[in-house]
Amino acid sequence: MKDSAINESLQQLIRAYKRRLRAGIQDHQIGLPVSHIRVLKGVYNLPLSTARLIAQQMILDKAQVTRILNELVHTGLIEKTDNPDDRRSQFLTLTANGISTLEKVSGQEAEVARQMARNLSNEELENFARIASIMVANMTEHATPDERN
Amino acid sequence: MKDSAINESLQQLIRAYKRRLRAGIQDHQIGLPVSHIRVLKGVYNLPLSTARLIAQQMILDKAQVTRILNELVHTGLIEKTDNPDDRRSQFLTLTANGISTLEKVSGQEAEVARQMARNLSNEELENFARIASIMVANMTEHATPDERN
DNA sequence: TTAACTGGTTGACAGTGTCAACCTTATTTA
DNA sequence: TAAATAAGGTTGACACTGTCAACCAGTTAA
Repeated sequence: MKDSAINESLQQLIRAYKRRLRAGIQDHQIGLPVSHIRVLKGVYNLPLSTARLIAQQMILDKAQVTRILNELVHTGLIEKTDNPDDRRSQFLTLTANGISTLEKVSGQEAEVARQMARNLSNEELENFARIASIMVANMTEHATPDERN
Repeated sequence: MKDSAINESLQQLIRAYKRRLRAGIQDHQIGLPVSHIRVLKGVYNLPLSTARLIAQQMILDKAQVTRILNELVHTGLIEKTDNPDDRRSQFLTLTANGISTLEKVSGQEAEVARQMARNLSNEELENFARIASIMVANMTEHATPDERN
């Protein structure tokens, strides 16, 4: 397979996907940018998460995470509680509001997934996800361990 | 396959890929942002291209294309020549400099592709590209035809 | 010849990614 | 234990990307 072809496919896919995702978010009146949603999911998935864990897990810049978290607190979707073991950091938890927002988000992402999956068998989708994760691993492998996260 | 899983895979892949691409561009001293490179490729691929065609082909906002093209002209990578049939638009062509830049870019993208393709068979890569293009089609299908391009 | 349309330009703004400097608290080590 | 170092988080700054709306000049249709 020609090297450039995979780049092309991927770039097209990226653009189409991002476009679709944003449109869906708008349709569903979820008033949050994608990155905020990602962080919200991070908080949900990591029990007793701290900003550092989120940043590390999602490979996001810690500066970005700080800002997003603060906005999420401000919007009332998450809460910070003291971490007794380390006064520099705080634990993050979803508020009821945050949970219900996340439910809306899941619904919308599922829609995107369904649309994206049309004409594709389950096997193909699994294959796709598997290959994608190998690619991610390939690209992450030699990345310099990012101190900023 | 769970709907959310495909979203997750994709989002991870997107971030890893973009990261890798940018790093490569820096390593190779190609002093251009990704979008400029994409447009440069567009000019190369579309003979007698105009800004409109580029925007349409790559599904880019025409405002964005205008700006990128002007910078590329300014940097001496492309040239505009009059379109005798329509004085509003101009034909775009690569300069020698533009061509050599594009060659560097191809080299770098090929590197990314090779790294990304490690541990994957040719068949898997083709499968991936095929599935990706189906997904793109699925998502593009019902997009409102964007008048801005 | 108006009226409507089209190619391109410009201004404005939200969102994303990244770096560096910094403050405070924790940990190491001399 | 006091000083040095490291870690979690915050802030400021800036480049890049995507999108919308208003606009100008040239083209096409009524």
